[in-house]
Formats: sequence, structure tokens, C-alpha cells
Amino acid sequence: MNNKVSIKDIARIANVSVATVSNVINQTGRVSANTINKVNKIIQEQQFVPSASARNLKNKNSHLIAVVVPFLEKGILQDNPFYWELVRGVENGARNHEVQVILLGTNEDEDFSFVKQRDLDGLIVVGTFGHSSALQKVMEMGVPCVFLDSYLSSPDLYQVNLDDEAGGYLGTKHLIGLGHKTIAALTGKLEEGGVNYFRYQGYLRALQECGISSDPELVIEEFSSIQGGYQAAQKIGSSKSRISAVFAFSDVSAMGLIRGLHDIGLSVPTDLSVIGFDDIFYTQFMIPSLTTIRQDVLSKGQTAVNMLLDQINGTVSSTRNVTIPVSLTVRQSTIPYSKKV
Amino acid sequence: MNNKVSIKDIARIANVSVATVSNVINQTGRVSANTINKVNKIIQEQQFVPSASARNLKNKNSHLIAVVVPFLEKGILQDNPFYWELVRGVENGARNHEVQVILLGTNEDEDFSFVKQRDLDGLIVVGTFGHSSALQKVMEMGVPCVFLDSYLSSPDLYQVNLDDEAGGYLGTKHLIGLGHKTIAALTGKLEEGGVNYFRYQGYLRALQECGISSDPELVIEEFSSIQGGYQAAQKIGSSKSRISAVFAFSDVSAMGLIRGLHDIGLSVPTDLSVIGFDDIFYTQFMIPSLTTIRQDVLSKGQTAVNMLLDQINGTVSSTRNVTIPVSLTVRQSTIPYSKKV
DNA sequence: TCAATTTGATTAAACGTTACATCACTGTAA
DNA sequence: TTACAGTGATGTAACGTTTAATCAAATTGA
Repeated sequence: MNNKVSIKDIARIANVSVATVSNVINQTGRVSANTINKVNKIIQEQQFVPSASARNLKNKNSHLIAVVVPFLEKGILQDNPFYWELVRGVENGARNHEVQVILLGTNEDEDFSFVKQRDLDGLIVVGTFGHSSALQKVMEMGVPCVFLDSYLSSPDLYQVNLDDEAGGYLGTKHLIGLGHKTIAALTGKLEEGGVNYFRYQGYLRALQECGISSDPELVIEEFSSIQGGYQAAQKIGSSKSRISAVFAFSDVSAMGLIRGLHDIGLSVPTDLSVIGFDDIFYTQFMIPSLTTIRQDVLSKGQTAVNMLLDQINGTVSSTRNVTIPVSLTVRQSTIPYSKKV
Repeated sequence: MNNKVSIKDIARIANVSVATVSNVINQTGRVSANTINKVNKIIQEQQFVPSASARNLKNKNSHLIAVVVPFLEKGILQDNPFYWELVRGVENGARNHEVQVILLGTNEDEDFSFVKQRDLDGLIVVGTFGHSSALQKVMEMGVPCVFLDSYLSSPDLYQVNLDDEAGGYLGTKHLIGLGHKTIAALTGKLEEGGVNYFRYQGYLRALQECGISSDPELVIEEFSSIQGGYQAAQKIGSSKSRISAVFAFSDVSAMGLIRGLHDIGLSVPTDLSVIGFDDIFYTQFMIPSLTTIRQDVLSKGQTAVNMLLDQINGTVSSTRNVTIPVSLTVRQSTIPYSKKV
């Protein structure tokens, strides 16, 4: 029943050769207007659609890219809507270029053979795994690739990253501007050259610029998740330092933090000011709504796809490194130090 | 440079025929242990991986399924992490069966020709579009298909749905049990046979059972989004009825609602009890944490994949309709009517 | 010992395309 | 007139697999 109609059938019905039909489909311009019409009409009638695999087999491109989200099944970051937004951006961008997107949640020991197997046009890799063996494997494939939020050192890799340093700086400056001096940083895992690392650098720069000495005591490396934030609250509550503000390096950890503080009798912003990072959608509906560093995640995804497709089509020798700007969004969770009760 | 090694190369090097290599790969059992070893060794050495498109071309299956999320670009439900969790469940389930997942955010007038084009093994369709032309097209394809949260009436379609009626009942009963009598329902768009419709039915059943007459005045059909919830707060605040509790038919709308109430000077749970639906991850970290109807979204996605793959492989003539149970999770946002201030 | 069977391997056609080489015309320039 | 270019079409090899049809050799049974 599912015997699909092929280019041969079209050729037979139209009384032309398969080559001609192929030429019509691919608009090579080597066909007369008459036959083009004739063939197209029959294609319509028969609801013919060319087989992707046959094409792929000949052309060695699949019009398929994969977006690799390493932590999909690890549960660490799964609940950060931020990543989904990224994926959405990718899907969105791809859709405009008639390629389709394979979604791939990998574990660290993924073997990536599917790239060769499926003749993928390209790969978008989300999240740092700079030092993992996976990266190595991907590179060996020699397939076009764009790294999103990965902060890899090699300058010849295509990357889209956020201006995290600026974000860290901006947020810290905001707090200092409000009169806070003892500002904790809820950094998340702080690995050299990672997202949080850069945000931390910005934090340090702001402090230094304002003559505030940084105190390692104030750096909390709890996981950058909602639970991590929740747990960090304990540490802050029992800290010897008189912390008056916290810079959480992700909105989700800020959420957990605020809730955690609440549970030990500290409320935001009256007892402590809190600023987040990412500006995920919920932040404006939280109580209190969250001051945060905003990034345009959707366009981040789209930018990545565009870079990838340029690379695939060899269109433009585009820049290999795009840094997405950040901005500060002030809401209710941060108030002047003086207004503290 | 990217001249990949094919089955022919392997055959040549191993000094056997391509058929033999193919037999080794597919473990047809028609090959001697000796040659199996010999060939496998060379396959390893050459890092050979069989071309998916060539296989596909022969076998007419792509080991590819698509998960269709209709509102990906519509923005209506994009911010409900619930849907992403569903997608994650699908990816997760698929991964265990060595098929890969194409992510597809469609608009209503999607033509679905890619199904034929790519020889997709199957389709998982998320979200209601029962009366759209898209459904019609999908059905015509004759491709295995599972509908997730789609509530279609045809009994011969494969569907995975939530026991929404029970959820609506359970939540309402909970509120009634706490002594509430004037219970508003923040239903979202209330179309016959849709998710919210069933939840609403459950709501009505609980009321009736307890001898409370339902009041159309108390039904708020605001969009089931965070903004929708926010806007609903106004209506509730200005309602003539003395509403003491609200059943929001999604957690995100509950979030928006609580924030909205807060902004007009009503706080939860002291002024109003609020119960949500879905149990998305954030709910437990909200202030107050949200009482809600819990569903296991991840397993929902996985169930759908499993059904789909059973259908594809013709494994079991499984049941076509799976209803996922719900349960009540009580947290801080609902309190006894008597304790109201 | 010889026929019958089993085991292990090969040949070649097919899947649905694309693209190169070829060809039959029609017209045009010398 | 002949040569030549241009136009529009065709024939066919190739892409990398799978699989049915064969086949040769080894093993078995009587």
C-alpha cells in the first residue's frame, strides 16, 4: 500500500526520461518551459516527493543538523529552561533554511558515530565539555560545528558565547551602586574558562574597580541549579561575614536561594538583595520579581544556526567568534543597602 | 579528504565479498566465526560505519521519528517547561531503541511532506490540534503515530493522555476538604474535548458530589500561560463572589496568578488558597510552594515512544489508549478556609 | 562410494536519485 | 553547401547498501 511514487513513475507518466524529471525538480534550467509545466503538473497530481535518502546517498548531505545537549539526561541542568530556549532558537533558525534538527541528549562517553552515519551537515554543541573526549571526537569528524556556550580556547573554532564577564561586572556594579559592600557570589561550579568563571572575573573586576577587596569566603560554589541555590542559603545564613547581597550566577539558582533564605527566616530584598543571571521568563513573576542579567537566548540559538549554515554552504568566511551582549534588568529583588531593615 | 570508507573497501581489504561484509554487520548468522572476526577487525581498524541513507534507501525505514510540538513558535505555551519535559522524555525513550529524534516546531499549516520525504518511522504529536487540517494530513500519510495530550475522539488512534478528569476532581476535592466553598477555576481555553475541558469536568463532578452548585461566574477562561494567570488575578480581585480558593489548571498560570494577586494586595494562601496542575519543577521552590496535581511527564514521553516503537515493529498489539494517573501534592499554597484571616 | 544435505561464500539486481556524456535537432555563420 | 554552436532531451553509471539466487566445498548418511 505504501508503494511510493518515484521519479521513474513520474517520468513514465510524463513520457520523458528520469533525467528530465530530475532536472525539473532541481531547476537546472536545462528544460523547456513546456516540459517543466507538464512534469510539475504530474508531480502535483501524484503527490510526488523526492526521497531524501536517495538524494543524500548521491549528494552526501543530509540537510540535517544535530543539536547536542550534553546534560539532557544528567539531570543537572535539565530544569533550566534556558537550555530549552536555546534549542528552540536553533530549531527556529534551521526551519528558515530547510534543514531539520535532530535533538540529541548525550552522555559524556557518546561516540558520535551517528554524525558520519547520517551524513549530518553540521553540529551545534551546547554547553561546555571542552576537556571531554567527546570534543576530540567531534573535531576528528571534520564536520562543520558551532559551539554554544562552550568557551573553548582554540581561536579557530566557531563559537557563540555570551559576554559573561560583562554580565558579572554589570550585576556587581549594580549592587555596589546600591551601597552593598559585602557581596556574595553564588557561582556554580567554577572551572577555569567556563561560563561561571568569566562571570566571576567580571564580579572581581567590579569589586576591584570600587576598591572592595574580594573575599574567598564569599564565593559559594554550589551547583548552579535550583537545589544548589537552596542549599547555598544555609551557608549564607551561617556565614560569619555580614552579607547584604548575593549575586547568583543563574536565575534558577537565585530562585532556589530565595526560597532557601525564606525557609531560614531571611527575606529578599529586605534582609538581602539578590540578583540573578539569564532572565528566564519566570523571573518577572516571582515574588519578589528578580533583578537579573538579561541575555537574548533565542537569538543566540538563531545566531548559532546561521553561523553553522554559512559554514556549511561556504557562503561567507564569517567571523568565528560571536559574543552576545548582556544587559541589566532591575526588578524588586535588589534594593539600596540603606533601606535594609 | 572526507572520502568515507564503504562496505566495498572493507570487502576488498578483507578479501571477501560485499555480501559477506553485509552479513557480518547484520549478524545474519550465515557467516563463519573466522570471517566474522576477520571482517570485524577490519571494520574496527577502518572505523567503518554503514551509511544510513544507503540502508534507508534499501530498507525503507530511517530509524528516525519526529516529535511535533505545534506551538514551538507560537509563543503561547513555549514557556511552559512542561512541554520540554515531554520532549525530553521522548528523546530519552528513543535513545534506548536506537532511533533518533527530529524536533519539529510546526505551525498550523505545516504540510508534513517531510514525513514521506525522510521515510520517518513514526511521529509523536504533542498537543491538541484535533480539528486542524494538519491532523488530517498526518493521518493520510499512514505513518505510525502517537498523540500525546491530544484528546482525540477516534478510538483507533494511539494516544497517551493524562487522567485529567481525575486531576480536576482531586484538586477540587482537596479544596472542598479544606472547607472552601467558593472555588474559582482558572481553566485556560475551554474547548470541548481538550485538556482543560476534562479537568473542568472533574471540577464539576467534585462540586456536585459535595452539593455545591457550580457558578459560571467562577470560571475564568484566561489563557493557560503565566501572563494569562496574571491577568486572571484582576478578574478575581474584582469579582462579586467571595472567592476563597482558585484551582489553576496549570502551574504556570498559577504562578502568574499568585504574582498577580500579590500585586493587587492579595496574598496566598492567607487571602486565597491556590492549587495548580502539572507539578513542574519550580513549584516546590515558589513562595509559597505550590499545592498541585502531579503528573509524571517524563514517563509520559517515554510511554509514547514505547507505544510508537511497538507499533512500528509490530511487536505487540498494545492498547491504543494509555491514561497516565495523577496524584495530589499538598504544599503551602492551600490552607483550611477557617484559618483565613 | 555416491547422493543428499549443510555450510559458507559469491554474484548481481535493486532501492531512488544525480550528473556526466551523448545525441538529435534547429538555426546561423562562413 | 558545410561546419558549428546552441537547445532540449536521453542513456547510464554511480552513490552504499541488502538480499534473493547461486554455487562450491565440506559433511553426512546409507
